[in-house]
Amino acid sequence: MSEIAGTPRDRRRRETTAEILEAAWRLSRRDGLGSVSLRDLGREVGLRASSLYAYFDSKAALYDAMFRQGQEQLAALAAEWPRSLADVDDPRRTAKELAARFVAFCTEDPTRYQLLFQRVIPGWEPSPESYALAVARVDELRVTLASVGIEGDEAVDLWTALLTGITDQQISNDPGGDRWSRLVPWAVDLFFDQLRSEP
Amino acid sequence: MSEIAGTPRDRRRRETTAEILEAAWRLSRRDGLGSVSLRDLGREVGLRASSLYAYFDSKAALYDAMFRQGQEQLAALAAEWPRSLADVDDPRRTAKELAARFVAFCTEDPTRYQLLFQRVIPGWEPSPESYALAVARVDELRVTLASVGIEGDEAVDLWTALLTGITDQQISNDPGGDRWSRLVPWAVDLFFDQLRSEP
DNA sequence: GTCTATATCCAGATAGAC
DNA sequence: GTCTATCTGGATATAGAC
Repeated sequence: MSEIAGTPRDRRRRETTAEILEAAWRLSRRDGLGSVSLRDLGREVGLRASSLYAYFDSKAALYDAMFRQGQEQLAALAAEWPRSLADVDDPRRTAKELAARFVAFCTEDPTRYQLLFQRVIPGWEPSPESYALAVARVDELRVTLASVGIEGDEAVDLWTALLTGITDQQISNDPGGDRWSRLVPWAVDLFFDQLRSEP
Repeated sequence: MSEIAGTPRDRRRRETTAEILEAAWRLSRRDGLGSVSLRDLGREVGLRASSLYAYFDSKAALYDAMFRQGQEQLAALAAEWPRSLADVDDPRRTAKELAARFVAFCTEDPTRYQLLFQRVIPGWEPSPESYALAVARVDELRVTLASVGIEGDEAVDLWTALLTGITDQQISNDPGGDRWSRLVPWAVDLFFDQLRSEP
């Protein structure tokens, strides 16, 4: 729990674990999530594949740690946002910013997006504890949308569908571009005009 | 080109090819697209893996044939639809039906959806000729939307994002259910109300 | 904790006999 | 067209020495 504590040995261990995770992300971005081998991963950090088992029980455990890390990055981003839009100057404008940042978070690292939001690794899915982090994000979103009068599970679901749909198209059909991501403000307008009565 | 022509030998060859493709779909649905091995695939049709090379040049060619088949299935579905909504009784209602059928097409076979609309197989993408089939679908959609006054590439892009987003959430977070797919009529309303001036 | 060595199993692809 | 045999290379994981 404490982030600075521990013996020097603990410290070293955490450092190596972090290095392995970084390398795993690097290789995943280069070759695809499913194509990372423990041999390559070991080589990347100066270890033999078998030595990685001192840090992760299995490859599935490695994926789970990556998933958790990605969720924590999203949580860190979300922590910077206002939870309620009721008391901001321009709720609609702020909503557009939040939406744009979420889509940017997803498209700036398609590999991370795939791990967090799609099931592309055969036979793997996040552990219940890790998946709970994702559920917490949706709960936050519900509160935020409700603060501007957009209520109900269905509205939340449509919102997520809209943003992940834009992300998905962007990644699959115009990687690196903005053909879909630039539609975000428009999509938010559409959503607000329809679901909210405002001045 | 001719579908019935050919010597008996040709006929047999086409039959076997079709059997292999069927088996490939079956195994993909069972184990995931990326997990199909030529060994298993051969066993499924009573052949050795090496014999499959008499029908497909490589595994990538097999994926390409599957992709083409999926696109043709979608094209066959689209061929039943009215190209223009200008002269149907209730354009909005018809649009809802088309959208619902598209989402149903995608969710009823998530594996096919992944192959057609996502890039989940490391190192593989459809050949240009096969991808052209997908582009043709979008062109059709452009015409259809234009027929009800919804014009512009951006509207087409947002439409596809909306429907694939709904599909994606449905597949990833509520497989077999309808938590997202039931939102289709609502999404179409949202779209029409905003982008179209109608009586 | 890291190594070597190994177990076990799998992949895609090709050569050449029949 | 199909087979056997094989190539070449890969995977995850474990045992046991140091």
